[in-house]
Amino acid sequence: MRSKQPTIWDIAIKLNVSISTVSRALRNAPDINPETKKAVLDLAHQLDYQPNTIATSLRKNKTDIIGVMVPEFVHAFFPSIILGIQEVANAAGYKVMVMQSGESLEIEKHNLQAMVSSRVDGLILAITRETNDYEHIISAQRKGLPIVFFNRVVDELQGSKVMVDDYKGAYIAVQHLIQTGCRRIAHLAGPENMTIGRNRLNGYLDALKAHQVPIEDELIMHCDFVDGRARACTQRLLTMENRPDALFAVNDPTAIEALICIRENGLSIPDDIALAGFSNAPHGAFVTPSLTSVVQPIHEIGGLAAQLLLRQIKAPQQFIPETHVLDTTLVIRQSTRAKPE
Amino acid sequence: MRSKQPTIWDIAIKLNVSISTVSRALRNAPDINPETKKAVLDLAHQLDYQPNTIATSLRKNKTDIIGVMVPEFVHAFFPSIILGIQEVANAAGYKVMVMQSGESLEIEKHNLQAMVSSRVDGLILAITRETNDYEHIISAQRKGLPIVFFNRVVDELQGSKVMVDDYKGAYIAVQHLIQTGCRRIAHLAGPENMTIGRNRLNGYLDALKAHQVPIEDELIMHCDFVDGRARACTQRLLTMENRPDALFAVNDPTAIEALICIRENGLSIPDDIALAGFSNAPHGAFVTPSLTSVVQPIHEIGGLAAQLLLRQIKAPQQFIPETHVLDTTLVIRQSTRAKPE
DNA sequence: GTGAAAGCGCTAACAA
DNA sequence: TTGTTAGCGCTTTCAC
Repeated sequence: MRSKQPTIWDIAIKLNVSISTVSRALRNAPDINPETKKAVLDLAHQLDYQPNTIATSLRKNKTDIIGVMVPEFVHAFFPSIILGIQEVANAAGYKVMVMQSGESLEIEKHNLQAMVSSRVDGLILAITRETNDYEHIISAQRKGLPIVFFNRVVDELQGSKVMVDDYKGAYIAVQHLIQTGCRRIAHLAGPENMTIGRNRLNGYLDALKAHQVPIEDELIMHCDFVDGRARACTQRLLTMENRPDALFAVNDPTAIEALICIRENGLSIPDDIALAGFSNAPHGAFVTPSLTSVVQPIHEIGGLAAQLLLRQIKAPQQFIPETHVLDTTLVIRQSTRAKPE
Repeated sequence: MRSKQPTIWDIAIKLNVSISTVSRALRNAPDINPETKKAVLDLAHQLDYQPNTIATSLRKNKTDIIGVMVPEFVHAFFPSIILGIQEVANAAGYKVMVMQSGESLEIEKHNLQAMVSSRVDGLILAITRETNDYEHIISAQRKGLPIVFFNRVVDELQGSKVMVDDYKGAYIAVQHLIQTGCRRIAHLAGPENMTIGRNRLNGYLDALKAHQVPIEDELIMHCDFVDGRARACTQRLLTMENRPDALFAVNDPTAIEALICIRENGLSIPDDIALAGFSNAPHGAFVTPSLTSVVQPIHEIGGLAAQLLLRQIKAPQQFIPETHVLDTTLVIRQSTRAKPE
């Protein structure tokens, strides 16, 4: 903002005191005459004085801002997490600066630079699906930027991580499909370089193995969180000569794409094809048929990530990376068949 | 970020030049020896130097950040708009700082203070449903903060505004309901202190009048964007002795609440009750039955708001507030009846 | 083409 | 209890 706003200097002049006195009054330091203080605060109020946090940040070498970067926030998943982050951060006196990478590595790099340049005190990050080179992230960490990773987590990076039990979630979802009579279960999978994609795939595979359902490679389709790809993959699955009788999708947006495709093909869910997702969103309850999905504690993820980050910011020297794995549960709705008695 | 990062000083020392030379090289000023410049840039790269934008902002009295505050971003509407804002802002070299007020006036005030203190260069704002006192906003404007309002717009505030043709949208939606045979059309309305609520209500009323459909006050329910209220209102409408045969909802989240309530009551849409919304979101296409809704150019809203703001930031003295009203159209889906031939 | 120096608004020794 | 002063990292005159 370009215009001239009142500074402590203006207050000092009018009150015939020094700027340090004003500064003390404003930050209610202990060693100040109550009357002086009152005069300062009154005048500050009257002038509608707002401290220039730019100056404070420069001086104190901290901004009290934590950055958050997510791939997108059009779906409800990341916004819900950000909500959790904001609650914890604001309560601790921090502001939150949100950016989205749009699933683009280039934008991620650019935004990260901006965050570093803005000297955010810490960052909570879910990387893009494209991110396979981590130099920009490691470089920021080398500069001393504390980073907590969540959701999209990767072994190559060090730091605190918040994730959910993807393996178990996938396992119970697929097990449920098997127990309700499905035998050819396809998987609309996520990126294999990410833990999230690998673990969900492994849960899927192990559930099949444990129940002696044969694994068929052509039933595993990598959609990788790319918009539209799930639809194409589903279409391909539906036109196979021996089409699958169930789909397990790596997340809910993927599942909803599949759902639409199945409907368009005039097939019925769950009778022709059962469908289960992995809950990124509350919207699964509203589609028809409503979506059976693995539920994760969305709000908690954000809050926990913020807590870990704040701890690291406040005591960087005694920081030890922590990985938290939150529990997942299955919510059974209409898109999967009823269990036989 | 607390740790010590390289500064122009470090570069200057190593190269045995002055900091002004380094500064010039870094901003590629014209009057500098190409060799000096190259040396500086090389070293900067090697040290992984990132300029401290805090210092630059303080010095230049501008941050190149524009703030965005919205009531919430769990529904897709505001995130989509933010996307449009970011595109335009980033292309112009601005960063975007997003905050949400959570529909709370208190948080709105607090966040606005934070934005002012952070000296954002401008603000794009959709006020909360609670905001009926505008002093905090006017005060920020008095300080010279350019603000563009959108979606939730109010007569009492001056400044550029981006809105859609709410009146027309409501009118054509209700007209469609009438033309498809509905006669008792209820309205799940928005807050009356906002243009958005008033205009949609007026469109509803005028469409009824124009088609000689009697207006019944008890069919107008004020849900005011409060979560859960649409559900309660719908329940009340459904249990009226002479229940309505159509609902026009002020926005899609409201419509979806109504849809769920109607389904729970075992009534069929659109046969028992037709339903139309006002599109805040693309999700209307996925619910069953899919939602007839007034569509607004979401992406354009954000882009336009950003353009207006940037123009005002860059030439504040010759700024004249502009109000833009974007067009709306009706998308007919399954939640309303077919037109008679 | 380069350097010296002032200053953006604030905090925090240190002195008085 | 208050004032003086240095300085956070950078840009920008003004000299040279």
